Amino acid sequence: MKYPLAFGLGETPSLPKQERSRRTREKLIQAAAQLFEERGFEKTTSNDIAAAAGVSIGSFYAYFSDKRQLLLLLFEQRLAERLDAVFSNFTEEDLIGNDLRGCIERCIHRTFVNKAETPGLTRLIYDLASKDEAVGALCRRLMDDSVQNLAALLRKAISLNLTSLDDPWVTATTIVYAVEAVARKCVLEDELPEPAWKPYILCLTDMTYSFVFGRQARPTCR
Amino acid sequence: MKYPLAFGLGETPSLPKQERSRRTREKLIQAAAQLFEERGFEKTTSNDIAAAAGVSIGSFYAYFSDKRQLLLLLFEQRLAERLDAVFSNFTEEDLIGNDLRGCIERCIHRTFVNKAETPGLTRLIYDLASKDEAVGALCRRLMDDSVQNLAALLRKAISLNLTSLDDPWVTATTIVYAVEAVARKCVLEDELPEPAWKPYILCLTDMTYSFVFGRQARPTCR
Amino acid sequence: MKYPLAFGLGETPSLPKQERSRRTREKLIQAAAQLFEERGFEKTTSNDIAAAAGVSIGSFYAYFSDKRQLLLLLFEQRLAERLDAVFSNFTEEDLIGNDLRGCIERCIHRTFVNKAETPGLTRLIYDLASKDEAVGALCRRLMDDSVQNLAALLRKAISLNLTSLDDPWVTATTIVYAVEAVARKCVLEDELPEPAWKPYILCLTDMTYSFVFGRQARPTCR
Amino acid sequence: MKYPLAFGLGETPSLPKQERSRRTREKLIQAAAQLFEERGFEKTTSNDIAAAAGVSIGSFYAYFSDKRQLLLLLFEQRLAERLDAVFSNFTEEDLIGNDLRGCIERCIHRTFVNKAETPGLTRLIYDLASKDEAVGALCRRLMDDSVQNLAALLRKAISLNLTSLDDPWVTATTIVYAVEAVARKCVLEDELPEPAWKPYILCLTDMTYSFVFGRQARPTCR
DNA sequence: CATGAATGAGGCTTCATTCAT
DNA sequence: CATGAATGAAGCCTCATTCAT
Repeated sequence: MKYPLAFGLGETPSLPKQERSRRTREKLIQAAAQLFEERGFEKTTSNDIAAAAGVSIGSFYAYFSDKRQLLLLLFEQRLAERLDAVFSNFTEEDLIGNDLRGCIERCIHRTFVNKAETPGLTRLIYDLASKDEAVGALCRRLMDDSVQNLAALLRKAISLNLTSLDDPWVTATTIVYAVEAVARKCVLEDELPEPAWKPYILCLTDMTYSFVFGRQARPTCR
Repeated sequence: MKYPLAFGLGETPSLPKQERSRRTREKLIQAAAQLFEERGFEKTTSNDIAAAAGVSIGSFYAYFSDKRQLLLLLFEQRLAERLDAVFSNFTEEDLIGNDLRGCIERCIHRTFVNKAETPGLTRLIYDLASKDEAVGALCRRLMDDSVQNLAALLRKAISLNLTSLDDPWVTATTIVYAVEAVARKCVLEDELPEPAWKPYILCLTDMTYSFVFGRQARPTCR
Repeated sequence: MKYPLAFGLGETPSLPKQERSRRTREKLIQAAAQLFEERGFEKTTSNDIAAAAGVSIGSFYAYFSDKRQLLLLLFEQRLAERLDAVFSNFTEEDLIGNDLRGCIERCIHRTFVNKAETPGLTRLIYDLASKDEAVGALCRRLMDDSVQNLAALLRKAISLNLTSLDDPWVTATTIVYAVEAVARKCVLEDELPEPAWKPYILCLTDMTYSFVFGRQARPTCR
Repeated sequence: MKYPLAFGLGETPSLPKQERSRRTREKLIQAAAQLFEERGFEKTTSNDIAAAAGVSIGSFYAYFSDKRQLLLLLFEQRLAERLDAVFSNFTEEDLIGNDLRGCIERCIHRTFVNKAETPGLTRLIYDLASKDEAVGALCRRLMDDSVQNLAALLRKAISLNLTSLDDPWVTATTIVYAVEAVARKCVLEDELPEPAWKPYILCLTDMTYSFVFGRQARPTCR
């Protein structure tokens, strides 16, 4: 890029100097993610991370102010992937569609999958939430987003006369936390394989569906 | 109190050895409980505990093999108080009584109160569950007991034809974890005062009741 | 020696437990003093001090919060010995005695001796005065005491009509700093042996004497 | 400026190599001077210097073997400016002129001004003099030059029968160190503004004048 | 020449644990 | 039993210096 004719012909459009640096940083982040997952935060030392990344401890401190900052970075990176949590891909059209129950089920299933994809890091987040204020804030934001999302849907459902809940926020909170808790237990704690999630997902789906939509739908006996 | 006749008369010449020793031990346990609650496990040093208990660090190691063992001991002590968790005081008579809903509500309320009584220690348990195998086992046992308890009740309800659940274990798990999660959020995370628990408790009660017993109420429609 | 007869009658009123501890502390202080003198502050590590004292690094931090605090302690200890600096043993009687010049000379000589007794530590103090605020304050206090002392004497001399200075404080400052500077050069910088101090001490004496008392003595033209 | 004909015409095609290099070097020296003054030697890192100079750390080591060498270089540069210290601009004509006292006063004043011009660097020199052999040597050389200078003047004064000192070297040493010490105190330590120097300068002038030339002046009783 | 990423020795400090009294 | 001084492994972090580009 700097010497397009004399040197740059062909490949390597990437920055020459910064490239090595970027890779070192990346190696550190990867190593940290793995070690944090394997051993937890406290039991991973900055020296461990540097060693696992195959770089010197000096490089570690060139890129991150300390272990905790790297951890936060990691969270922020993964946050985006997880922000579509629980009921985020549940649209208003789904509410009036004819596969409401299926939609709910898929949303719940998605929550299980989310956890299964990065089990170590997810565990880590929960562990640290109570210790580190910043991590706690991230977690709460994540959950709040989910609750807010679902509450908005419930409000819509109310206005569409699909249900007669009186407190959509409390209901949303209850559902989101229930789904989260069961997903955590199945995936992170018991480490059940995906097929074994089924009954739990169905149970949560039933409970949610009957609780939210059972009220209105039933007078006519369907 | 333990030796009312043999020792309790007079002025306890120089404190029976075993009595003094028991007290030292107790002081250490109390101090540890408080410090663990306040600062968490990792940030409490064994020297801190001894100092807070007003005894020497040497005594600490005379009574406990290490910090972790003391922690486990603490848990076991508190475990008993908490073993009546969630639905443990829900009897079979309640099932056929005419205040089923009120009984459920009281059980859920009890879970909230349980957490509010020792918030620090409860937080601690959750924090350590994923780090320390033994703590994790204790936690799981606690939850399992609750689930088992409720599952037994559900089975009973099925046999009494009060509900038509097909998987009492999964249902019990879902309910217990849902109640736990919401209680944790309200009490430990948001630190809501008791009156503010109400809507959440009602929501959980409704959800549980409608999910479990709502099926039976509808005989005429099916 | 520790338990001479039964237990404490006779000698050794000193604390038994604290004794070992006091010795460790003392060993550390001694070792630090020597190392600081030999290598200076920055080039002495806390590990060096512990090693030189023959104790573990842990003990170092049991007694001192860090290297700097130990240094300050050292200064405060030595401060007392040095507070009788420059003109402190110059009494008002000396002013009207018939060996005024001899008294001045002895005071100046004392300043040289003072520095020769703990050359390393004295050097250290000067080195650190500009780096460390607390050390600087100590140094300034030391000098100020000397100046104040001499200024008081000069004021007395004025009131006795022995001299006609108009600014005793400035004069005192000048004399004290002049004596200090020359003493420092001879003793600490050039490391002259005591006999070689003589001409410098005489020169300072002459200068001081003629400057302060030369004015009044001269009306008669000698 | 150095190659006005050979290079100065035209637009400096791409900056003559040696010129660019000279500038890089100069930037480093300037940055170092400033940082050393501000923070002291130990607290200034080589990376800080390079950063402040706006060049890479690699360049730093291309021009200087290490931090210490750069410091020495700095001293040597500033040495020249300061070599006219204390009595260097005191000529033999002044000795026989009719403003001898005024000349002395101006010389002393010059010493104060010298320090006030580069307070940070001057402090630095004193700080390092005892740590670094080379810096110490530079300092001593500086002082020796002043002493030698003054001693030569005093010898001249003796030969002109203006005074009757018996040891011009010791006298010169005493005067030079006295002036230095008071100047240091006023300017570097107390950071007095220039007007406040006056009484000290007058006191030093008086003391010097009366000590050196008071002897000769007295036959006539003034 | 300039760059700046990488290095790693070495300093600082904590704290679980031991052991002589 | 109680004491608390002593221990030292182990973590954290800095910064002078090198070297490949």
